[in-house]
Amino acid sequence: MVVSTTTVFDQATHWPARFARGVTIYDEGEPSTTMYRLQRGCVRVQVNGHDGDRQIISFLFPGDLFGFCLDQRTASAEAVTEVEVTCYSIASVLDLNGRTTEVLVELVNRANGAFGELAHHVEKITHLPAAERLIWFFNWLTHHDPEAAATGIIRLPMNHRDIADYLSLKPETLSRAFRQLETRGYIQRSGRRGLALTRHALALRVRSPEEFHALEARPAA
Amino acid sequence: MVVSTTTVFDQATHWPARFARGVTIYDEGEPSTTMYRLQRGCVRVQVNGHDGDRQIISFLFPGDLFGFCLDQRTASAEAVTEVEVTCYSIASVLDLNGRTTEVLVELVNRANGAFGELAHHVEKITHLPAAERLIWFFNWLTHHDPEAAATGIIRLPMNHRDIADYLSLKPETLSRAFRQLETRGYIQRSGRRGLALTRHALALRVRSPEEFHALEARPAA
DNA sequence: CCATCCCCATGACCTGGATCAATATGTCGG
DNA sequence: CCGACATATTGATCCAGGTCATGGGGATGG
Repeated sequence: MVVSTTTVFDQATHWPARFARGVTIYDEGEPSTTMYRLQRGCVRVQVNGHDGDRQIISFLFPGDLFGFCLDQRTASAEAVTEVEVTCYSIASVLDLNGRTTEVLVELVNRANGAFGELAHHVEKITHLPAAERLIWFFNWLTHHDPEAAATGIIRLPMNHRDIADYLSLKPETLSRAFRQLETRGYIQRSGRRGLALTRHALALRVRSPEEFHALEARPAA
Repeated sequence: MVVSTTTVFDQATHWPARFARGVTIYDEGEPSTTMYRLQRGCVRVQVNGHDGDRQIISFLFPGDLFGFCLDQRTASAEAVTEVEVTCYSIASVLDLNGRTTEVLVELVNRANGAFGELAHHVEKITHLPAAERLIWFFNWLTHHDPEAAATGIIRLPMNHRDIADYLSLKPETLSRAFRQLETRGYIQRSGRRGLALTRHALALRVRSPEEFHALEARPAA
């Protein structure tokens, strides 16, 4: 997914804001009066179960627009890192003289895009084993981070618990999946938050799971 | 979710159509030129994995609007039963003299609504055990079917394989979950497609999983 | 700069759901 | 109405991932 360069929204009333690490930006069920563009940092969108359980729906990166419900929040958003955003008044976005249609079409497309991405996310986490979910996550991350795409080096902005809740795994299982990929030579880790995809893993990107399994059968040196 | 009574769309170019059981209405990736309102029957929206795997995202019932992407299909839609729909030209929907804003706001809301519902669907299927997923499905169905809501009797339009793919279970596991709920007195079955929620199960609707587990500990007679 | 606390790693074990296999039971076309 | 095929049920066994427990290491904030 490519970072948007659209500026239509900037014709609406807008102002900057910051959120500290871990802070809730909005909660499910709240009335929706503001939408956001992420300028710096990382945000998670999530659904909280009755018990403490949490499903992370999506991570957002600089350039991403979020919170564009018109009535009521359907999920929560929290700052993964310290975050800088631009806030847009939804009321004023819906009243952009002459360009309202353009803005609304953009919102329909973004909402449908988010739906489609989530649909595929579900398909993955319900059908892939732990290690493959993780590889899929790395590839997804790479598509959102130009630097990672260029260098193959990923700096994870979130902790393992967040990744686990995104992939619907427990932290222990995630940890073992990391180790597995490292042992097999798909990734190299540096510290807790840094990793590089090896050419091995890069090759996997465009491959089918059948081929992935074949590769598993003959692990790298 | 309540059946919509909005008629704004009917001012756009529209025509009726039918699809036989099992037929694909549209496929992921296709250009999006038409949207639909379901008049009769049941439709499934799904994502197909590379291998034969399938994740059903949502079932649609009479009154539901679907296929309102503006550019490209992000998922597939198939007829679960024989189906009657009204088709609307998307181009003409986007060109309703004077009411375009109204229509677009409606589409944004529906797209966000679908996103929110899917987000909660994911949270359920990743956190609940098989039997509770099934109860949750019954309750969801009930909310979409006024007759079921009134009588507590559900006529399932889809087969077990579809339900399994919706709840992310294998048919064998689903079958055991059915049996479990029947044995415990939460449901009574009549034939393969008919079932009634007992007062036991009705009570569960508004309950927390903690209470559900407590009830499991002392099963009904 | 240091102490504390969260976060991550790893081992041992358990379990819910998947898988494999064998029947039943509907359902639909003829 | 009947035969054949698809769809459900049920049992036996397996295994990926969850759970529980413990120890080590880095980030963080005072």
